Amino acid sequence: MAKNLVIVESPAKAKTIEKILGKDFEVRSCFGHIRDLEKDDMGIDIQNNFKPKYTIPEDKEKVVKELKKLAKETDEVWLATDEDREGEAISWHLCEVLGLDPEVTKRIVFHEITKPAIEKAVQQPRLLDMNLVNAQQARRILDRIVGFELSPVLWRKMSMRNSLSAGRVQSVAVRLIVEREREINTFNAVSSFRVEAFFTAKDLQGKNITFKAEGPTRFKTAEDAEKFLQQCVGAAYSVKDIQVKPGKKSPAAPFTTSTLQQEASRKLGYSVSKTMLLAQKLYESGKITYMRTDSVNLSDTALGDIQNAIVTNYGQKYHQHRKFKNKNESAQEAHEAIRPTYMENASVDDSDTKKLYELIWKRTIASQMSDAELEKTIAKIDISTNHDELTASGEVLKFDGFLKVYMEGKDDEELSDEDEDDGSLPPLAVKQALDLKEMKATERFSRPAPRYTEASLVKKLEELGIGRPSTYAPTITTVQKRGYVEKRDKEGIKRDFRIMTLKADKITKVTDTENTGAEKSKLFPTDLGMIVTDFLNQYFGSVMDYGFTAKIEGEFDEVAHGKKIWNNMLNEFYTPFHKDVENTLEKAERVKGERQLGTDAESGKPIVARMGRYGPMIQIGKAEDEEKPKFAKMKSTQSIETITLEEAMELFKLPRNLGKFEDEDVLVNIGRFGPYAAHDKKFYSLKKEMDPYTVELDEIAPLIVEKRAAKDERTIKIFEKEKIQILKGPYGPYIKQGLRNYKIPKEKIDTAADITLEEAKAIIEDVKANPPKKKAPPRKKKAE
DNA sequence: CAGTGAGCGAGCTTCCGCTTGACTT
Repeated sequence: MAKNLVIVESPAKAKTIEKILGKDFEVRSCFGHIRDLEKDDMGIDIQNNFKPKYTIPEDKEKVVKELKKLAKETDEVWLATDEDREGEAISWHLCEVLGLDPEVTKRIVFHEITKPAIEKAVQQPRLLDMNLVNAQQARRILDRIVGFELSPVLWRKMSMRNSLSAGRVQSVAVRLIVEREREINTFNAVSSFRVEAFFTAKDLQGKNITFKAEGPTRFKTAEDAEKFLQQCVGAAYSVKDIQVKPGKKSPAAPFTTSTLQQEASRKLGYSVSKTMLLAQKLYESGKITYMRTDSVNLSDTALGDIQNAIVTNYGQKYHQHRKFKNKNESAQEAHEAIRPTYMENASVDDSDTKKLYELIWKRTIASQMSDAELEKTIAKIDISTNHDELTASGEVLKFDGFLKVYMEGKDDEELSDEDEDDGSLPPLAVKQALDLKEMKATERFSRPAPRYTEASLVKKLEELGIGRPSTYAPTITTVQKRGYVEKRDKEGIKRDFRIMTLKADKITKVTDTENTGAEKSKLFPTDLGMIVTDFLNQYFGSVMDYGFTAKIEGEFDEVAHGKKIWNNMLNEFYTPFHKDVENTLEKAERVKGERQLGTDAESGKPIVARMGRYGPMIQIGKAEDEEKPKFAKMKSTQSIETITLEEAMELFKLPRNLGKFEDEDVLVNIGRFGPYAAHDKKFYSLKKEMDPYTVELDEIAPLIVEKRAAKDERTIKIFEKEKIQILKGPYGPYIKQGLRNYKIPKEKIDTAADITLEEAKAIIEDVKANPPKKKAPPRKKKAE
């Protein structure tokens, strides 16, 4: 046994460090936090000054046991968890659990995993910083209180289903999406006319080329735009003035978790969870540095490495040393920026991770490369018939610099229709006469802010200081899993726009159509998300405030710096918060999310859109009416807030009876799992392209035949009377009786077709007597 | 996997942040 035990958080890190430290040191990982608050009674003794009650989660018992054993056997334990609030707390929990004295136990930190950095760290151990630990405890306890007091309020006050949740991070994430959706719904597009003139002039080779010049202003009406074109009839054009300005572009900082997620989304179309999964693979195989970081810092060794790679690949003049600063210098910088471990590897062999790795490599290289140098030319063009002038601008790249390797992508949010690339202009001289090919006034509409993508939501959350690199991806998953938010596409709608063209002194007018409002893989709030957000906003405005996290982070910092006592800080938060909880439980009405749509023309009964137990629906008539109300489930793309009376009435065309197939009626409807056809007491899901409102009988019949065939295909054997089936599943053959499945013992898997009734019964009895061990998380205490 | 939508009440759910490994009914 080695004399020293070093504990770090990540096992991949442990391996590398052990090699560096040599045989006197054994390096182990604790896999993140090893203790958490108990679930019962929130795990907090609020009366007793918020005293936390910690427990070791089941899936950490093994690690803790192992570390305890090793700690006993070694002379000295070194705590080398990350240098941030959470890392400090992990070290403290290790002290508590391993029986180490925090007054003497050595605490070390390193910012890069290199021999000199680690050896230096070992020479400069410090002690635990209890202020920092207390700041973490305050953070943990506050989050538990918010989550475990707000969620039950929702269970009581929402008339929809259960397992709703609320929390400091997730509820604000949903709020962002809800508010963006409403902005879009209430947005009024305003049109204006943009004038573009196309001229020809000779280039250096004497060839005629066409370039574009912008009109003096955007015209608010078609009349104004036409008047302008009218004034240009018979005009002569000449260059009035030329300005040449140098410009430059600089590369973006190397990747953090959030910028990596954004770029992988923009350039590779990856979801944030896919990006993180692939990054994890690259990290574990030693290809990149740690992937959960908010630091843009690069270590000195990395900087040398990058410089080498740039000089070798592109030459000295492409290198420029840069130091990037983090925006919020509150410094939870436990790690470096995300970069390749070895810059000499410009790619990896693995096909899954190849694209992501190359993106990281390019971004890292570019971040230490020279600026791109531009030359921007602006030419003003005189119109002989009026006082206005046109502007032509062109941009020429003089030196490509970092653009040789990498250009950061843009979100829709940052794009505008003026954003088209400036091309190059032909050489022009002042007073030079120009030939007008044509001039166009095109109608353009203002656009609302675009819906969030997963990645642009992460960007926004990061700007607000909400969430951490390790939680961005899980948060996005949670709000979708809870049914507050959906990721989907939206079809655009056709819109007419007008174009007026001046050509050969004649004006012509045409109307064209464009597609507008189409979205791909965007986040939409559900009705549930909107209703829950409105409720939380109404009763818990302070927690839902976009500045809430920033405010309490400031207080956590004060605790960390010893300027505030953590219990007092929590008490200041809790007293008014808990009052709001009690007040809401007592006074708030149960929320139904009802919206009146009008009255039914036939019966005169009221029509409402509202949340039912199973989701949004339309109801005609009231529950207390003599005749039962009629119900129709809304489509997943519709929303209570925006559905029209016409759209609502359309829904009552289901269920449709399509007629008889094999003497039985075929009914089409939409159920819990989407559109289906029912026939002879069996159900058949409609194919994606089938519309339940228009689908015909002859499209359904093959569906029925197909499903029967698939079932025969899966069946190996049936014992009719006992209701025992031997079936083929994705993991091989298994036995099914009633609704339960039973695993076939290994030795019989290959001869599953030969299993007799007696053998099958024996297997079932055996499995029932020795139920397979359940894995730790789904520990349901359901009585069988 | 399924066709529901009243009201009651049992029994259940839930947070954020740190880390990976499960291994199929």
